[in-house]
Amino acid sequence: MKQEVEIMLKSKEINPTVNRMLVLDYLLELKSSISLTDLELSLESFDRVTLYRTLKTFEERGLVHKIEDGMGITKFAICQDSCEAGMHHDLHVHFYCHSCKQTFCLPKTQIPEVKLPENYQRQEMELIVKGICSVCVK
Amino acid sequence: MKQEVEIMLKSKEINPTVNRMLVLDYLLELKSSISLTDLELSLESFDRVTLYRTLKTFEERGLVHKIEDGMGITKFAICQDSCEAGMHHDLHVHFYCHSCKQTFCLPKTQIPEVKLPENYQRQEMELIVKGICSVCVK
DNA sequence: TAAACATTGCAATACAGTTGCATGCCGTTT
DNA sequence: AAACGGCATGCAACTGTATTGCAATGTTTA
Ligand SMILES: [Mn+2]
Ligand SMILES: [Mn+2]
Ligand SMILES: [Zn+2]
Ligand SMILES: [Zn+2]
Repeated sequence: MKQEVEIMLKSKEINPTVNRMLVLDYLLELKSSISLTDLELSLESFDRVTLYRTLKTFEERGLVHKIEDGMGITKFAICQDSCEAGMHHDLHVHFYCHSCKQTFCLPKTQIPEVKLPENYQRQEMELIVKGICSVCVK
Repeated sequence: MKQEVEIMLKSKEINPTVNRMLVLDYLLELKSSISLTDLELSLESFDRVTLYRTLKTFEERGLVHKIEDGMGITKFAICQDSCEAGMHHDLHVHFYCHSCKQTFCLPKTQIPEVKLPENYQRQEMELIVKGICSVCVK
């Protein structure tokens, strides 16, 4: 079990400390993304700043990606694709549920190409769809 | 000049105070959207809270729309379309410029339809494209 | 072992957003 | 005219999240 996360961290050139392994393990179990505050509530023994820096390191090394959930909250989720340090490739849609307030990665739903006005140079895109998720809809 | 903004406010059922007319006038001149903090810097004589409540009122009455700029900052821009109180219809793309940090409405660029996984119910969408704007690209 | 470096925790700060309350303004009622 | 009411405004205070500084601790290297 812990073997897996350790390998994962090393492959991203992240020093696999106990803390980092526990955080990564937690993120891997997670069905949706999570905010720093909620992570702090879930892993009570950790200091908030440690979690903050852990997530920051993970993001910089291409292990998790940051999600602006469209309601002003930043969330984090494990990268699905072949993201690298300093270069993320997650161009999938994110879904914010008004009912459970969770934000889901929809890795199979790509952001469609958009034709911009002249002289606008695209670098990244973020598409947030808001509504009711498949759990809450029932 | 002031005539126009007064009519505009009344048509949205907003009491046209001097403050509100000045704010609306400023927003109409603006080429892009603006954050509360930047608005405060531009209209120094106004209290921050007054501006906050003014923008909130404008948004509730369908005069401006809120934009999450994808970098954690909330911005505001005049509604282009036929927005109503409690019901906005701005489904256009927004563009964030990494160079000038401004966020532009692209009213002619609609958000394309997206097919969601089963049981996800869409209510709103937000598409942010990030890159270099047409002014900074030159 | 000693120096060098990395990780962590605690305190403090930065900053956007928001609320509470007192005051002032303006039109209406008595 | 005086009293009343509702709305608009300003100031202070508070919230919540993000971020930095620094000291303490742990780990690696020479
Ligand atoms: Mn994602
Ligand atoms: Mn817009
Ligand atoms: Zn839900
Ligand atoms: Zn620009």
